[in-house]
Amino acid sequence: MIRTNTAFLDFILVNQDHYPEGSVQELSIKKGQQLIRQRSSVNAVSIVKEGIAKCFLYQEDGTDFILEFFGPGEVVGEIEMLNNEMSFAAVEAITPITVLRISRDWFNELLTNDPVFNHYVLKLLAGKVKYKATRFSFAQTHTVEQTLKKMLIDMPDLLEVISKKDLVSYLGITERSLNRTLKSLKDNGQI
Amino acid sequence: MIRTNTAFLDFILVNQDHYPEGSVQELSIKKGQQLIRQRSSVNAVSIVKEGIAKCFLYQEDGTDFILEFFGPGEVVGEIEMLNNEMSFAAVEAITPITVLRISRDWFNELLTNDPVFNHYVLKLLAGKVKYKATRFSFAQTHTVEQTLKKMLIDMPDLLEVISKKDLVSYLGITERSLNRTLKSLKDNGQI
DNA sequence: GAAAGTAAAGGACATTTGTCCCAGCTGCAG
DNA sequence: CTGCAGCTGGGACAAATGTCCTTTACTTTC
Repeated sequence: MIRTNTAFLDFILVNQDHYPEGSVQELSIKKGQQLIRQRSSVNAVSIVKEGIAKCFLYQEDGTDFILEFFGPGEVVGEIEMLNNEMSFAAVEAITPITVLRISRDWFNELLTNDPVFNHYVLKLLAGKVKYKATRFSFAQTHTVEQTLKKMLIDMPDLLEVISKKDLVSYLGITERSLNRTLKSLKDNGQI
Repeated sequence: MIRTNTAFLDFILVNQDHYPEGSVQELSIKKGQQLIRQRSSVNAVSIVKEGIAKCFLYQEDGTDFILEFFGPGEVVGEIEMLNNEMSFAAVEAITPITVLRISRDWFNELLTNDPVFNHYVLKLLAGKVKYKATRFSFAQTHTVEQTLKKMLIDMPDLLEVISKKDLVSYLGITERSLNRTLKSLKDNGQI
């Protein structure tokens, strides 16, 4: 559930030496800082090098809905760049993170002239589509208890890594429901 | 909610004359026939030319979950092609449809050597990501009544175009819930 | 046109999730 | 130590949705 793409990260790390000065910058971002704000213009693509960020939508009612947790190798901003649009989601560090920031121009340059880079971007987008499809399909047709149980099997240290508030936003439920479900799983010895 | 991509369809229609013999085939598919089966290998990318298809996942419990309705210009099979994987979803005609079927080899050829084609594919993938993100975020944080009301505003003839069964699968609810919600909207004069 | 069979709609109750609020804990100021 | 602010978990009830089954309407057949 925390997504990674180490193959792509390695590819960039290996190749960035040949990229022009300033085309790729390494940035450190503190926990809680936003890498991309919702409805802002995006002029760079960033790759998470270390740490975890959340990608989420503000809802009109004040709650957030988390689309994905991005770990090492995951890419943010590419969708806005491709569509030449304002960001439709926000991205915020939930641990201290470092990112590799590729300038708009160099991203487009690589996309056009480096077939390997281009293919990585295609695959990464396909991966995002598939991830969302399977995740939401499961969530939509299962109870919170079933979903949470599955998540805990996939990632036993979930509750140490992700705050309850973020978990609630990821599941699209209330804190009350999360607490209730957690208690019920504990009472049944499933956790 | 029925997605289309006429720019891409036009692009293919205009250019296909220059493509090699057999690289693009036009096929007619009857209502109810499957264009792609779930967990099957995919060896062509298809573009809907006319009609509507549904893209859905079978769930273990026997219910379907519809990810998208594809209208003219929408593309199926590209994700599997890019990842070189079995299909993770099924695609089935819900009206009679015609599609342009691009062979695996020619799709890869165009992707590599036609920058305009390549860019269309990138944008189309980005569009699928964004569509899923906003749709599921809304669905997850609103009631069925709110979601349905929004859909009916966006598409007043929804119920004539999409069967109740499909609507139920799209919303991830039961028929009983859909009927109840529809009745409640009618009783309140909202429909 | 009546009887029988089938599909769609809806009533009654169960389960899941949300809302509201209170009790108990923690930390800090005085 | 005392008392209060703020956070966390949970109780009680409300709303939303699912399950099961009955009723209604619509076909088909004779």
